[in-house]
Amino acid sequence: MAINNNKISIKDVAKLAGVSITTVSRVINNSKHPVSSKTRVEVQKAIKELNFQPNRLAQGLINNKSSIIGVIVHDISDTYFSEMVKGIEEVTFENDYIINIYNTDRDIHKELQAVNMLKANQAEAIVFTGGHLIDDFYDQQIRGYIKQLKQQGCYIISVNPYPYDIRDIDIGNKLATRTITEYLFNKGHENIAYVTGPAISHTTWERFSGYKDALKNKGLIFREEYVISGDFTFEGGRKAALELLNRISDITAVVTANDATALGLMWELKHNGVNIPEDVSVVGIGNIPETKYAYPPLTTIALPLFELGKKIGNCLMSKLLNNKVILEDIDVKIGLIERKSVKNLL
Amino acid sequence: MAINNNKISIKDVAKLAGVSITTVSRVINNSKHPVSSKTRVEVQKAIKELNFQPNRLAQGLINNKSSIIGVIVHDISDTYFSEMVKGIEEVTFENDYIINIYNTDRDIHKELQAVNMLKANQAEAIVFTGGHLIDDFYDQQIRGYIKQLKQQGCYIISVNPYPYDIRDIDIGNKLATRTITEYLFNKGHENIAYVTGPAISHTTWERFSGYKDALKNKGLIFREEYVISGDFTFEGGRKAALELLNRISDITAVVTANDATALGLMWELKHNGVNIPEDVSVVGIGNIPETKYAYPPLTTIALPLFELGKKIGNCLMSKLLNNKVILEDIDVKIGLIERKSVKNLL
DNA sequence: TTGTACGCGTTATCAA
DNA sequence: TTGATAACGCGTACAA
Repeated sequence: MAINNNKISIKDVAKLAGVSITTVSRVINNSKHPVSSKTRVEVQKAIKELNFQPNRLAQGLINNKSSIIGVIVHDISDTYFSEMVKGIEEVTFENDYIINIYNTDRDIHKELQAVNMLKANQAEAIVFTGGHLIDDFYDQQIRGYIKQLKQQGCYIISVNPYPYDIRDIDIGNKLATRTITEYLFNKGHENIAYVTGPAISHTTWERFSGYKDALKNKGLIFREEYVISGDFTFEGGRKAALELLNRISDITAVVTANDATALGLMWELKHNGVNIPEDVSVVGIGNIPETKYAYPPLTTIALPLFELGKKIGNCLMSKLLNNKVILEDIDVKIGLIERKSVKNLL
Repeated sequence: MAINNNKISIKDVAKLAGVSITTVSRVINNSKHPVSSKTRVEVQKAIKELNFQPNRLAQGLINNKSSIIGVIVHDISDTYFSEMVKGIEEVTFENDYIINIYNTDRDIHKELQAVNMLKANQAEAIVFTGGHLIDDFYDQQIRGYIKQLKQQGCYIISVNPYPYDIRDIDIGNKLATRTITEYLFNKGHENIAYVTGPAISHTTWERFSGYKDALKNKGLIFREEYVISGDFTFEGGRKAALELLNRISDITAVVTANDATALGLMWELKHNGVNIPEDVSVVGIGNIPETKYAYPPLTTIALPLFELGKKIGNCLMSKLLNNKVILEDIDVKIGLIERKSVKNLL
């Protein structure tokens, strides 16, 4: 019979088993402190009968562990993020951690408030899956938070560039765009347009610079008029396509900042009568599942999102469980996925 | 100066402000208990200086509120779920609640364990976004959990059929498939195949029965050989397409259990030289974003996922914040989205 | 208007 | 081998 009429606590178990709460605590936690097998059995019986589970809030309070891992994503509907989240969840789940998701839409205030909540909730770790946001106010605020968070013992990991003193995983943004641009060179393309991401995202600029680097290395001049702005979304890709229509005569290929953009671009282009890759070649970054089944299937750079998520999870657990920081383990291998959206000009 | 060298507690604030922790607590919680404006200012100054935030674990322990809302999804990479999650998060975030996600892949053990963790973590509410799983063991276990959870004061909401004594939102599965099937009748189709979802999901059978009902009402006989099994995924749709190829001569249209299936089906069909809708018509359920840009754009039933998510969020907040159960508010309006994947036979 | 003391459910320290 | 008791950080009845 429960003392409290709704929640079963350690007291109820102790009472039922006829022992002290200390003893109950010992069997719960498999303590090294000896407990006679007879009492142990007695306690276990009581636990089973009452369906008792220790209140993790209380455990967290005394152990200074919340079991909360904050995961900040820019857009959970973008497979880029959901695949990563899936990977993280898969491993943290095994270790009884709580994944606390925040969907920020790259809004600096929401992102900031999310971090603030995570701080109040004593998050043991935070993962910034979407990279840094470029904004002075954000920058200043986030620095303060990170300092306080670290002081609290919170472990912070970021994917994509995050220019603070935290564990930052280089997902190879720059390399990705450079690689795919060079691939286009090898297929004989030289007049290559680029569709960017949103200006507020640091990732946007990293990827953009990879494209420019490739141009430079090849001795080609960078043309401002070949740059069209996007926002990492399918809709953004469509809009970019409309702008591209005017310049289609000069351009033979277009590199997009991410797959969603490429998909939207191709869709709108097609609906305007331009054929891919016959009239213009298109490539993306990410290799999200949809790219495989696009029309035509998209040539892109594979970013192993799900695996990355798992690696982040492992990295988190290693730190949180054993206080060991894994550094070498996270090495993101990007790869070129050659499909049907590029025409060979040679 | 902090007493504890890493975490700032209410004690630190009290000390700095030269008052008792009670007073600090009062200003934090905007208590009705009077506090002189002078001390209030003093305390606020100290709070600001120390960047103090109350530890929500401790608050939760004493208030018996964890601020945790568990959200169980079958596949976070399926837009069907991520859109809903986005909606839920948007409203719960405003009220300082924590969204705790579990991705179960419809695995009964994972689903069960997720519920178990949520129980230990004193979740204030749980949302089953993916509907009931059909399995005797699962069924028996989940009933026990639900009972205990309710005893703990946990509020439970389910989307799609959930045959337990909890708040269940009828998303109109049966109506959806019936409606779309009748739409096909109106376009002159009578030999209509059906691609199911995974057998373990209750949703699968609800949707299936809508198709059968439509047939019955129309006076058409149900043919077992027109049924192909799928699993709610793109890949499952592709496999179904392969099976469909043999029977394509008799069939003029196919209803699929969800959009992902329809998309996969169309893709594979196309790659096997069958044109949609010229050779066969295809329809889906869900109206996930991708359907709009498929080739051809998919005719489907709109399930307002994001809005549903927000409604669930509001429902949750109403109950958790004011202990009011909103019943009428959640009324999911499905709608036929007519696009290009159906041929008019009349 | 302010502060003391207790309790939330748990674990750790110490004594028995 | 077992059990009081303090402590984690906070809110609140009660006292002052």
